[in-house]
Amino acid sequence: MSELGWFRTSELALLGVLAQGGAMSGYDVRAYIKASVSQFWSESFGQIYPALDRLKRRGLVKNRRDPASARSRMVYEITPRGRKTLREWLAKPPEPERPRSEVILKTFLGDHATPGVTEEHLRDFASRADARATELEQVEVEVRRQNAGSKSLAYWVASIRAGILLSRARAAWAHEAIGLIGGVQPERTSDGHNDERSFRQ
Amino acid sequence: MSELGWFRTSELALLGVLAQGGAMSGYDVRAYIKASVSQFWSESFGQIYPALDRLKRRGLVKNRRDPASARSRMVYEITPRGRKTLREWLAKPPEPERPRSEVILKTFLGDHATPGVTEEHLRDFASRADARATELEQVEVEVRRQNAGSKSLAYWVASIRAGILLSRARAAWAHEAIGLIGGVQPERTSDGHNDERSFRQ
DNA sequence: TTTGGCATGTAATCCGTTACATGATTAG
DNA sequence: CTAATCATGTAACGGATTACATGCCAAA
Repeated sequence: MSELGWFRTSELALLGVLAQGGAMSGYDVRAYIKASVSQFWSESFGQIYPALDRLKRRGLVKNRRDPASARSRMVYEITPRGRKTLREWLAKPPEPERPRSEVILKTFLGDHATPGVTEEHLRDFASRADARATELEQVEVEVRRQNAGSKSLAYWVASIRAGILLSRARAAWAHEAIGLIGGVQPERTSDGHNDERSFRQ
Repeated sequence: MSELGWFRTSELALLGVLAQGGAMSGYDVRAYIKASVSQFWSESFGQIYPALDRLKRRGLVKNRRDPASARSRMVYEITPRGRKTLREWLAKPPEPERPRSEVILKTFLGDHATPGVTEEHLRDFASRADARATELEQVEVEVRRQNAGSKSLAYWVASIRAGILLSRARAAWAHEAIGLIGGVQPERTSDGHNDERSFRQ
């Protein structure tokens, strides 16, 4: 019945963007993603154009030349079948994420670094995270104001709040980490060797 | 001078693991990563064995058969040159991360989902995040206890704290999001169409 | 007129996981 | 004896970014 298995996550995400944003060109899709969901999702042209093509061949989107534009634009629109598939995908529990974090790994390995560099990374990380959170708080206000009454507003705000809370948590962690390692003056033996293997979770 | 550019992140991460854990086989490396840094880093055998080989050919690690084992194990150890390269890498500012989050994307698109499913995903997400945080808090206690006095302890604790604070933030966000969208009863027009394009960040 | 942005697409490359193939050792 | 685990490696595949190639339209 459900042919969800035939589609990659990128394709389903594009389907969602088209459902949300209406008829769009591949170029538009890119801009839309950058402007709205870039905090937690990204797609490049190398994904978008082939994906739109596959979605079209399976009947989940249809395309037509854009008559409103002087340029030669091909706009894509989601079909009823596309909406059904999107609904099926949205009903599936999201895959658990296992992102890599270079900054946490470097903190974990801080004992092997030149003294001070880890704190420096953490300060940068904290200030960027703080700035991001503040920026997103303004976005939240704007989105609330410009979309008052929209039935999607609560979902949009919820997704923005994710960025805010996670950014604040990153900043809070970085500050805490600076405090934790601040008392330690990393020392190395002559060749910097370290034989400890006792850390286990 | 610095030949950092020749190495992939995976290879440098393995170098860090070898610096931290001492002489290890590829199999050990895998187990070590799973046991210690799996919250924020992962490597598969398909990466590990070729990576160890490349590191060896560049002189950053050396290997020997393990005489202490009845099995035919090849153990790898970081060299002074390896430590130097590791130090250089640790001094470089971590690459900014841009992880994808399926759960946030599905929340953003919640208006196009069957009523109730998004809340359900968020409840699952929150309970898993809460469980994870609680588990990591116990890990923190254990690690503190078993490694009291170790000069690496503060760095290890800092990395565990990242998992705790981020998990707590994920749970807090999910609860907040449930509240935000709880008041909304998603309604669709006859074909579920939605023409709004006004969301911009 | 020339630069920048619109617009589409492909090729190369990188990075990573999964599956497979193989075999030895050890615990039950 | 036999199942689980230790141990090493490769091949296939998937997914994503970057760079490249091309060209048109609009504004300065």
